[in-house]
Amino acid sequence: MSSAISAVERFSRYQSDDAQSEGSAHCPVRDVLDRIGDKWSILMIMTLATRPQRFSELHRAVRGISKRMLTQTLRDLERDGLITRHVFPTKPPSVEYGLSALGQSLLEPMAALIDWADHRYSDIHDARARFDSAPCDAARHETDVHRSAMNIATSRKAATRRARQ
Amino acid sequence: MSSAISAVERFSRYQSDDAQSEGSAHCPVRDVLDRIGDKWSILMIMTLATRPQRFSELHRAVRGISKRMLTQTLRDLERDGLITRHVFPTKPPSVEYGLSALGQSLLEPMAALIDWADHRYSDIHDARARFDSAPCDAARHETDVHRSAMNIATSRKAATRRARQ
DNA sequence: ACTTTATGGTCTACAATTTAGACTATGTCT
DNA sequence: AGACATAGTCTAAATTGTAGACCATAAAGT
Repeated sequence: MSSAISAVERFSRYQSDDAQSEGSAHCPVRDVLDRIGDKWSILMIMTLATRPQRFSELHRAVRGISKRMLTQTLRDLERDGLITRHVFPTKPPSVEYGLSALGQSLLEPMAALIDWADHRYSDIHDARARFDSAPCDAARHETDVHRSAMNIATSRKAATRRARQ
Repeated sequence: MSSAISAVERFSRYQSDDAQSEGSAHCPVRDVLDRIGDKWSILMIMTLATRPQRFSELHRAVRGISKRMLTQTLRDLERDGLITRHVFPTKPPSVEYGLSALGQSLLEPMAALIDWADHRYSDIHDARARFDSAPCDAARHETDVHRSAMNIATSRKAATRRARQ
């Protein structure tokens, strides 16, 4: 736990540095997080972790991704040195993607996250159900200011769409 | 390292289960990852890790987020039981957000990721520079099929915009 | 011989998400 | 009175992402 605290402190130091300089001096942590926190990157890395795969294989494996995003995600990960790209001069040329050493090294911390997701999933699931079936804004609105429908609605839209597929 | 391997295996099992059932039976891991992997959630949790904060404080702390996204992210995290929301009936009512126990528990695995980002940042940075100044598609194109500008361009657009702020 | 299939992408049109910023209501400070 | 702060919400505009047609080539199926 002490390590968690120190990481938080380190992060918060970066954050405030960032806030002061206003410029492009940015938190390496945020920089990296922005990259791997973009919906497809983690999925991609985890998928490539089992074995190197080709473009079309990946397209089939990571369901829901468009070719465009697949291309872009792969390109970005390659740029950051997390994955490698190998072109085989077969007749319809085939391209194999795989994790680089750097990419491999990301697996360890990623595993911690996966474990957490796996262990705590039921808690999250329960919390979600509780929230959704709540007597609603009872607690939310002591002060009844202008109430309205709000089309944010806990982005259940997105959740639904995700489930629909 | 063995733990990393087992996590990868667990993930890949979920993935293939998912591929078969076609339906909405989804990988808890992906479900959770989709939530915390959405650009603002991790930032939010890390920011709240230092201390509970109010809406406007968060808006100032997490630079670049719009109020709309702030509201939505907070709502989603609350729904998932990761953060708590407390309304104080002061006259312009103030609302304080903080990490729940579940949210706290996420700090540990998150710290592993932060550490990784911190240690490997220079590697990534170097890889990026190398890639950007590369003799380009030398290795990329043995087979010179239809070449074109491609407006994906490693999404340097986004990178630039991010830096510009 | 002709059609289908597969390869790795790219491109376009459209759909979804996200941002910027105006606006709300009420109370304190100047 | 006017400015500022509180927590959001709403709208319009910009950005991002998806679906799917398309490219050239070759092998396999019929």
